[in-house]
Amino acid sequence: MKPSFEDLMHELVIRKIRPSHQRIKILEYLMEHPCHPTVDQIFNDLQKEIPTLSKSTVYNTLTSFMEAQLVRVITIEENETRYDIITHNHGHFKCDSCGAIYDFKINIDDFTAGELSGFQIYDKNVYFKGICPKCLYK
Amino acid sequence: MKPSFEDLMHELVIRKIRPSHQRIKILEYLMEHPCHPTVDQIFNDLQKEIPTLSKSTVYNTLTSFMEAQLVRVITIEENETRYDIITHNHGHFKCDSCGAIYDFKINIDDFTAGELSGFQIYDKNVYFKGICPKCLYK
DNA sequence: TTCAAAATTATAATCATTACAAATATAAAA
DNA sequence: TTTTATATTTGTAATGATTATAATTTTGAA
Ligand SMILES: [Mn+2]
Ligand SMILES: [Mn+2]
Ligand SMILES: [Zn+2]
Ligand SMILES: [Zn+2]
Repeated sequence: MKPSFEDLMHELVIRKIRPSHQRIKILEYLMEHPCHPTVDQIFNDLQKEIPTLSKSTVYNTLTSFMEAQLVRVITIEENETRYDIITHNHGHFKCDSCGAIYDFKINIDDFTAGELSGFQIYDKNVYFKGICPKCLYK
Repeated sequence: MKPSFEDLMHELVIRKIRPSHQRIKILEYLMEHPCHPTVDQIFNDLQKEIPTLSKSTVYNTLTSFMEAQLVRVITIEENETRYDIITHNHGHFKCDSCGAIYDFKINIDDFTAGELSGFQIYDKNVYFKGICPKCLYK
């Protein structure tokens, strides 16, 4: 469901990010589009609402959101960076045919390899590639 | 141990890749450097042996190796593509401090999420990020 | 209202990758 | 061996995503 303006404000304020108009709109966009959009998708869609929006602002905002751990970067494909508002651990499946990225639940914490006992781990990622059902049965 | 010239030739021939001088040298480099080198590392190091080598050839060769499933691409960081001659499934740990990428064993096949029952999966990737022991205790 | 700091914008710079055409090497045919 | 067609390599230009920079605008406190 659509997050309220106050929810968005609060989310930024508690992370010490000044809630400018652009930042609120970008956060709102990410929450309404948990489908892992690219910078271009965010920019093109929001430009309809904010005609003066600059792509620099989208980049700047996403960087500050990342530093505040408000979004995660997904780099499955080289030269196709995507952003995910869902920050808790989950896996991704990318369809090579339609390009869609699906979420799936996965217990990544069970995977703590013994070989990495001396390592400090603060980020775990899992992604699969293949063909999604929509593309398979079409 | 160093693969023989015949081993390298054979590896290419069985995959229907014509064993040119450059291709053999690039394959040899990948086998002797399983540390996930970048295009630049491969190019700079091999240029000492082959002064006429072109970066285009490195790109072309890596692409044909990928299509023949002789190497795997590793895209942990955006704008830092790395290549792995070890193609069987294993996990990667990238140290944010020194940049090194470590291999670790992981049973990725155990992770077949039920949500993905209708999906055709042909590639599974796991990578962690953090700080390696060398950097931690220094 | 004034003013300094922060954010946004437009533009240029950077850099990895890809595209392309010319030069070279390879291997089969004559 | 020489000829010839094809594949590969090379150098250079084009592309495209991201970053850097400086000017403009917005914000919020004094
Ligand atoms: Mn996701
Ligand atoms: Mn590896
Ligand atoms: Zn699909
Ligand atoms: Zn390290």
